[in-house]
Amino acid sequence: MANTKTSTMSFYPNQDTFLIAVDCIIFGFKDNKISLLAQPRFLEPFKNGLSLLGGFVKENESVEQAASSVLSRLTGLENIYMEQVGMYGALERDPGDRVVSCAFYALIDIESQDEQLLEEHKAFWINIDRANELIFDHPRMVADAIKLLRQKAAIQAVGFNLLPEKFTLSQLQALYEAIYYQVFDIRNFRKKMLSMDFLEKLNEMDKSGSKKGAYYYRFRDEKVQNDQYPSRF
Amino acid sequence: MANTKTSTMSFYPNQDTFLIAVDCIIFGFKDNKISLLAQPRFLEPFKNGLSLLGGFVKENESVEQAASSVLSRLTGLENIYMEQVGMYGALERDPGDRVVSCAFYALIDIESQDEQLLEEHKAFWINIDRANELIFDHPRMVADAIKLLRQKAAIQAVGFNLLPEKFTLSQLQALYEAIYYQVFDIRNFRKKMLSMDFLEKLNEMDKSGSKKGAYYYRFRDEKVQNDQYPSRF
DNA sequence: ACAAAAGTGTTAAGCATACACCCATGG
DNA sequence: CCATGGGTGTATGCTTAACACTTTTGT
Repeated sequence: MANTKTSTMSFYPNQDTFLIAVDCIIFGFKDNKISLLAQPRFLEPFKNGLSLLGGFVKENESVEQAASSVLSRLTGLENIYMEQVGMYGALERDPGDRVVSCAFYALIDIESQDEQLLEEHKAFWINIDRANELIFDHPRMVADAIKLLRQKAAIQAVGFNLLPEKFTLSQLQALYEAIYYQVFDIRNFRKKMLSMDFLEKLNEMDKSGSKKGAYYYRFRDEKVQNDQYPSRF
Repeated sequence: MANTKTSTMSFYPNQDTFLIAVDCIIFGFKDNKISLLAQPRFLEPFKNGLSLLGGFVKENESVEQAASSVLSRLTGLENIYMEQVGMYGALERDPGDRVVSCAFYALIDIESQDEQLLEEHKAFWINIDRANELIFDHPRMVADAIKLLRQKAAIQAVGFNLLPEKFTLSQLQALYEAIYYQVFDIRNFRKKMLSMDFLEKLNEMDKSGSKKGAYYYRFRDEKVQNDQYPSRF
């Protein structure tokens, strides 16, 4: 506990202070699988262990800013949808030192991100089923993030952040099947998706996936859904 | 920023450290309204302002422990259902000093709690519609907590934490109406509640609310619900 | 006898589910 | 011409939502 200091000249003297980290679960969608960015840890403890992308919060930035800057440093992307997963504050979560961490998840289009930057930071995509190889309590963070993502996807058009701007309904279905880890009936899926009016059909086809070709769709972002709860009584 | 120190002898040298607070949104149910515990703030800034119950995290406790100890110090209750609301880390959220706060909400039976202790700490119950009188970002924390509570109550038998061990269906309905801030049809409500088999009907009646008397019910705690998502396709 | 809360059932509409075949095209 | 993925409609059961009257009993 070497770096748990005590505050002095302050409104709140004689209180302990802590290192605060942010850890980012950066989801992408590739080969019909949900993946996330990981990185070999570059210092002890667990040097070279598989780690989420993170960093320490600095004095002059908010916790959210710290998370965004991790994300943009690693992917080159700005203004990405991020959501707080929660705070992880167990005593021994980091055997190196007492560190309290705040986890965020982000959804990015895997294609629009900067390969170069990833390589510079030795970061790479791993499949979510490898999340339990991560160090510290990172596996738990990922599990919590997936839970939130599923909840969110059930009521909001969240998945569009993970796809390129133009996508086919088959891609969209594959994405939802990856998120929920289950298969959906193609007719029911399309019916439901089209009945919510998120989607705009384009006059353009993707001929890469089939001979016949599939129409591209695009997300109407005017149609951002409000929060809602499942109906009850 | 007087107490933002820098770590020294550590695995993570030269990093900034922070004060970490916990703030507890302690919900109770009284007079058919959801209320929460508040307290006049006892130091500057905002001395005497209306504040959530909170405290600083200490070196030798987890963040969760810090929250539980705030709760038990103020109410005398142990082993109470608490859930993390989130971390609040904006730069200027506390004008006194840089403090990062983690909010939790708890549900307690207002009757089972220690009046004495509340008075000692000058804590008192306020109606949730007064939450916007709270200082700092506490109004936002309360709003976020209510949102979580609503989500939770839609899929889990969460409300029982707020009622005495024995309660009538009318009380239960009043509770749900307070949580969701809307009225439910009495027949539909009872039908649905009884169809989930949370409830055990007792052979005892409450004669205080009516001439006829109403049966008491009790929560079967074997029947704790698992997490689930709204159905989709 | 009446006021006040407790308790009870049915119907209609909407939503989720299950299910199978034709289409267009490149090779 | 055929293999591959794209695209479509209907019937059934379940859940929700809307709705009004009877029961009990203390005063």
